[in-house]
Amino acid sequence: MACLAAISSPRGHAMTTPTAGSILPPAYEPASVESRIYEMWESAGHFQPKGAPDRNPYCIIMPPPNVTGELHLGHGLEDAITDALVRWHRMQGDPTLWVPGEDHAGIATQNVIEKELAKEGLSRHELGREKFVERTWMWVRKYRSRIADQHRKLGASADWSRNVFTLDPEIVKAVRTTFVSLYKQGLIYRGLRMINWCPRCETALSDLEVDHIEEQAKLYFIRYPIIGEGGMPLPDTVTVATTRPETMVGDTAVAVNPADERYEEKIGRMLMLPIIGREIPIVADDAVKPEFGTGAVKVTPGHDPNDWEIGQRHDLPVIIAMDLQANMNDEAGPYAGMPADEARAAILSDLEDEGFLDHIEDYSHSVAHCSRCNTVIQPLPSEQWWLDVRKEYEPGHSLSGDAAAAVREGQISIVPQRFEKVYLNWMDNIRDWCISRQLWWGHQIPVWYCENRHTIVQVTDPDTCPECGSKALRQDEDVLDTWFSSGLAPHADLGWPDDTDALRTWYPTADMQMGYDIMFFWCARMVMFGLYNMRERGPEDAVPFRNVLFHGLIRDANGEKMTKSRGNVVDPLIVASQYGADAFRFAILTGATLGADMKYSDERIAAARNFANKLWNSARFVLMKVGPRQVRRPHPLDHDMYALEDRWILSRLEQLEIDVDASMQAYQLGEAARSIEEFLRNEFCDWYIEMTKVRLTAGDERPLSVLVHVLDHGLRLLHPFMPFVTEELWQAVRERVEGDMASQLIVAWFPKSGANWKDRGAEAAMEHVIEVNRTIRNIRTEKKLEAGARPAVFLRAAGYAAALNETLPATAFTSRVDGTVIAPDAELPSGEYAFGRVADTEVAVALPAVDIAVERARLEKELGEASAHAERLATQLGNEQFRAKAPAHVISGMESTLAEARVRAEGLRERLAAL
RNA sequence: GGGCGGUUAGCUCAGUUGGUUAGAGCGCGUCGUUCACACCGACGAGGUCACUGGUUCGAGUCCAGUACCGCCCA
Repeated sequence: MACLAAISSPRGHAMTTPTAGSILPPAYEPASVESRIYEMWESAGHFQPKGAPDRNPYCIIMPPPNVTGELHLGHGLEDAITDALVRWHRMQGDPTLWVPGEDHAGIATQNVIEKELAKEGLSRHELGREKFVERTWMWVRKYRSRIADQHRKLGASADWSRNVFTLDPEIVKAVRTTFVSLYKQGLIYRGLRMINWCPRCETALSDLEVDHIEEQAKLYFIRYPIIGEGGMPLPDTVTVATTRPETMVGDTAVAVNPADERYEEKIGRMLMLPIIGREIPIVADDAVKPEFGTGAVKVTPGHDPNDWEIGQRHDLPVIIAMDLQANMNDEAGPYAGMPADEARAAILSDLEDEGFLDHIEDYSHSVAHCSRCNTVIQPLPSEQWWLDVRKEYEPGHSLSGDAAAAVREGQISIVPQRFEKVYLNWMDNIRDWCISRQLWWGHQIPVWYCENRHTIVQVTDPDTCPECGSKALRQDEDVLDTWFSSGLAPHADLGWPDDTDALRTWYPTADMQMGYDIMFFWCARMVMFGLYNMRERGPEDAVPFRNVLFHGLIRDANGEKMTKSRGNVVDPLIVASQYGADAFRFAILTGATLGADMKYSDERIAAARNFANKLWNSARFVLMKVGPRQVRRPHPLDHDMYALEDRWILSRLEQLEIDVDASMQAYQLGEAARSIEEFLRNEFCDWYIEMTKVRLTAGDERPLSVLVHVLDHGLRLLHPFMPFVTEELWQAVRERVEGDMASQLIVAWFPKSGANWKDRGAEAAMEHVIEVNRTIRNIRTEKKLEAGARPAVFLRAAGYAAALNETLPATAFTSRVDGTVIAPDAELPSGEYAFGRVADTEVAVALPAVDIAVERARLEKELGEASAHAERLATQLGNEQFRAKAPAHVISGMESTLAEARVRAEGLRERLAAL
């Protein structure tokens, strides 16, 4: 440590960071590093695209978090995934752009502001639309920067100079241009249809914004009297079954299945609607299931989607008996003004009193709820704006057809692939999309009406009606579904409808990434809109992105979904401040595979923090040993000058680089991160560093260049996953390497194997050495040798004698023994020994005294294992079909393993005989 | 009703063209007078890879079926 303090920068550079290169604290302290490092990257402009012009541009659009609030774990996961990809590409020299953004989130934001207002005893209606919107903007201005800061804390290397808000003027222009174009082509229309109405949010919702929840309910059986010839009710009745008796005030028919013999003769007769006294017909309709209830159902076209359809087919009147807050209205007669559930109780009681209630059964069925506020959805007929996604706007081209084809034909790849089916199944069965919302916050629909009932649909606000010149114009009050604007992100964020440089450079974007739960909301819409708006580019290049990754959801430790109401939400920023952003990112990326849900646990984050600290300390060791020197990287031409363990670790490093590259190419981020950790921990720290200690003490300087080189590459490889700690350490490491080094790790090149160090011999020999050491340590423990004891060890070696000799000092040091390598037939000095065997090496550890029985039992157990293993291999190898069909490397591998297993078994047998 | 996923060590999870004795972290047990690290190290225990059948020289991996759990769509 003292020597470290004396280090000055050999090239006279000013240190970029104060701690690196001087004394590293004994533990990694993320809090003292992260903001400084982030600031360093950002002020150097490294988040803005650069890179070689001959490389493919890499662009990814951030799923814009709702401007309503805070980042949650899902955003944290997204940042971890995207940032890893972005940094990996940037380090490879690709021109790289990550476009961040925030979503105006219509309903969610409006709800938040309304709650704020409610605290002041105000409603939005009292405030008025203009003031309400202005107030929302104030709030948005505050929270947008907050969200960006949260991303920064997680290390997201997004280009903040291009931050996009979905209500920015450029996006408004894109939204309006899209709307007008779709309208002119007849894909957007206004129509009276059955919609999902949320009485709390007071707006229409698309089918996607509705959750169907299975509920225990009742099925009410109600008798409707048949009306006789003279118009008087008869004692004869038809019994209908319903889950919503309160809607009977809006009944305009009773329907039965035409094939249902029970009702054959009653079709066409009239019924008396109880309590209300209205006469309604019995109609026959195939949609009625004879097995439901009594086979006869009441038809309420104003309050049920199926009944609406039946009503259309039979030309039934539509009675709407509820207002927009789900209270009964004047159509409900005596029940007017009551909330639905109150009306239900009152109606049931009246039916009972008057003898119309037949009986009640338990019944479970699924009930539609608003996915945002969980209020029960009211189906209502309503005039709304619709997008016809199936209609052909050009021969052979529809929004949904093209969006399905892009995936089917491979212009867009879905990762993991299994989600393709989900996407296609939805796209192939898609229905018209209700795009209007009765909200104040959002993209107001670019449609105006003049006093002479002309409709004007255009991008810019009109002054006068082009048809009649009227200046009395009124804009449609509704706003568009929030997903209408976010669905344009990949091209709109890059400047569309203008022909911008950004659009030309970055579109189609390379990758897209989101939770699978918003596949339909967002991914599907981006594909439809991208292909439509960018269609002049042709099918290959109109796609919004080439690949789309779906990640899973993060649940709590019990597998429950995290929700505010459950109170089990984990704040990623708190996690990051407790364990470090790197630990959070690493844990969350290695915790599961892409597309799979993940259970959150603090233990995992702590484990990742421990790894960061391990890395920190390995670097601390290397820097301490290197001191103020600058070392030259190991050169492949000098391969033979290096020691066995040097050649081994360099060979292993190269294999790691090959593996990481393959994993990253396949979007196996977790696998890549895990393999780096495994290498650094189990090979670099546990064996290589330990083995260098003796050599360094003895004055052998060869390990220094290897240590620095492997650490340098390890930091580079790990940087996309743990950007902060790797950058902090690298700032110190870069000063110790001769030659050109980037100023910051974030823009240093990513290691790619040149296959210069591949050394199978060294790998095999080191594996053997490691096994010999394990055997020695095992014996130490089993024989309960004292920790401080340094027993004599004799290695009777054949094939690996040279390797064992070369590493003998390291073995002596790391396994704390006095070791000697001897010939296979050499005699041991007299004394007691415990024996072990690794392939053709016999390990003899000198003991104070040996219990022969215990030793025999141990050797017999080992012999049993070895001969069973050998037998398995021999059987396999003796199989002619195996020899004929298995690949050569598998056979030769097994043959050498068999030989080793046999030698081992033979040695153990000799040992036993000697006892 | 249609579809998808999961089931591997006590817990959480890896294991992608089928190939030599199935891995990690956490937890557990024993030990730790060693100069990077106790946010540590060494050693160890712990698995009929849900079940049944099939394909194959060879199956955690492919196919069919069963059970249980979860999700999506209707």
